[in-house]
Amino acid sequence: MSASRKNAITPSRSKDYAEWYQQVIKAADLAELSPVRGCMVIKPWGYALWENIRRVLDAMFKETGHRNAYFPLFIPLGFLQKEAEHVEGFAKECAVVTHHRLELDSEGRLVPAGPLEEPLVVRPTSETIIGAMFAKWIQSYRDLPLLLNQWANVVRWEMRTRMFLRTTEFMWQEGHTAHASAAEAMEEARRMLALYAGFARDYMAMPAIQGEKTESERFPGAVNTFTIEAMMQDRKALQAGTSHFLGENFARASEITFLDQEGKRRYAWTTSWGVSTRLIGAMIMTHSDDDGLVLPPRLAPAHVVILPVIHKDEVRSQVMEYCRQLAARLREVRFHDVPLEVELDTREMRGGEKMWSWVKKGIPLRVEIGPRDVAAESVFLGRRDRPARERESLPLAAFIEQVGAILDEIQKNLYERADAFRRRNTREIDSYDELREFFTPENRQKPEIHGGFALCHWAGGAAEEERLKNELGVSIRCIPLDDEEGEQGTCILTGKPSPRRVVIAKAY
RNA sequence: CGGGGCGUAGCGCAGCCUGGUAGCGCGCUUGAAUGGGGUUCAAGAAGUCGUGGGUUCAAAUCCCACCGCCCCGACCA
Repeated sequence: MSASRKNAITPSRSKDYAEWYQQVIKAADLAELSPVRGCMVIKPWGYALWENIRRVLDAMFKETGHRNAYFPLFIPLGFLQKEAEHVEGFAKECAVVTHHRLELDSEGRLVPAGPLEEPLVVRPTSETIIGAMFAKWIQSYRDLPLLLNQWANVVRWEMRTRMFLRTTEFMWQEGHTAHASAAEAMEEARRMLALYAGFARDYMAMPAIQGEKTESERFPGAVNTFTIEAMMQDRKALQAGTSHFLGENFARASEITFLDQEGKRRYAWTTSWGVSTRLIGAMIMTHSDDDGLVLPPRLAPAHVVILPVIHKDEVRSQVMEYCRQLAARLREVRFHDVPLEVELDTREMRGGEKMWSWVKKGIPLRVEIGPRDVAAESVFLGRRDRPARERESLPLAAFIEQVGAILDEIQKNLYERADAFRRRNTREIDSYDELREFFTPENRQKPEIHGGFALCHWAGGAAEEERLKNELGVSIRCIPLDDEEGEQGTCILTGKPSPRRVVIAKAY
């Protein structure tokens, strides 16, 4: 194989997708596994992504009337018990604090001491503790709606973890709201779902289907669970965000009541909704290629890297000065109201290695500056949405003028590429045989990338869903919201009439 | 929690079966060549061989116990 055809990431996506994913994270220096089981360390390049996600979403939440607050990490064990389904859903994955002190034993080892009267659970989610506070704060219909959000870390003791997609501890935001009517709460749940879908589309350049979960996939304790489902490049579905209409369930559990205009005591209607650091995993698996991470410009920690090309000491100061000026001028450019983030990479290392390190980090634009560019007042530009070796010379002034437009074009290209991929791998399927064929790899020992989203008529229940899972390893990802009118059809499993199609896929 | 595997330099591994001076690749440090690309050469630093016990003149190697991690199943943002 010639050097010019070498890719930066081994193995390739098609060779071993799961391993490719790990290698992309490593090569981009986003995160690494920590000494703590199932927990990762998010490194600066990865954390900056989260900070950008957070900055944008936080502004969107505030625009829709929400305020931030912070609730405790610890939840009294008894709180979790208040909502029956909630307990059942989370009990198996709770980290429990049972002691509040360490002592040295006779052999000099630290051992827990000072048992707690009531153990504390490290929050897997905060409905119960927030509900307890809502109960105090809400007395009158005038206190409603109460629209809060919390940025926090939570812990779920999962069996198997994967960086960003499922870690024992993860960061997220959880919105919690209380309303005077069911309709208003439902509207809130749907509004926040749409907000997530818009964020995925406009910032992550990731198409996502808005839909509702079936009963068996519902959040424990919710009346309705809504989801945005995105297709990864291995054609599996990833739940990228959720929004729940909780009905009166948590209000009853936590005694969140208010007096309405007629002076009648009523339970509040609550919602909760969240996205997590999983979004970073979603972004990686939506856009990255066999040369590593590809970042959508609107969330990239840096937009442009300037790579000085210096191979003679005589040109050093001249090239560096040109680079510094270029950096300064670029930093004055605003990209969607945010100043351009510009890196000037002055590390003493070989140019090729340096360039590839930025390709692997997914930075949208690379600008190489050598004596030739200085002389010609130009820049040598590489874009991450094009092959790494494909670069073009551009007059300096034109580049500065167009840089925002170029970034927008990259953003658009990434979205369109992802959307085309999703369409290409989405199929309407009307027989169980075809569904089986769709989800059966040719090589059973080492399955190749196959399947995708199957749109099928469905009128089954939990038992039929169980059958799908057992026989084909797939599940109903959601009942899409966007084609409410739908077309009448026949359920693929039961043969019963069905008012609309559902999305069936393998899932993370 | 059931089944399998692995712990040896920062990372990835060989050595163990058949006990006898601690090895390789990458990375790191230094020097040189190269210079619009992931390069090459040379020199160097770095290891209580997971922990504890046993067998032995001698243990990374054989035996026992423990600890940790990874993979495969049931659970999940």
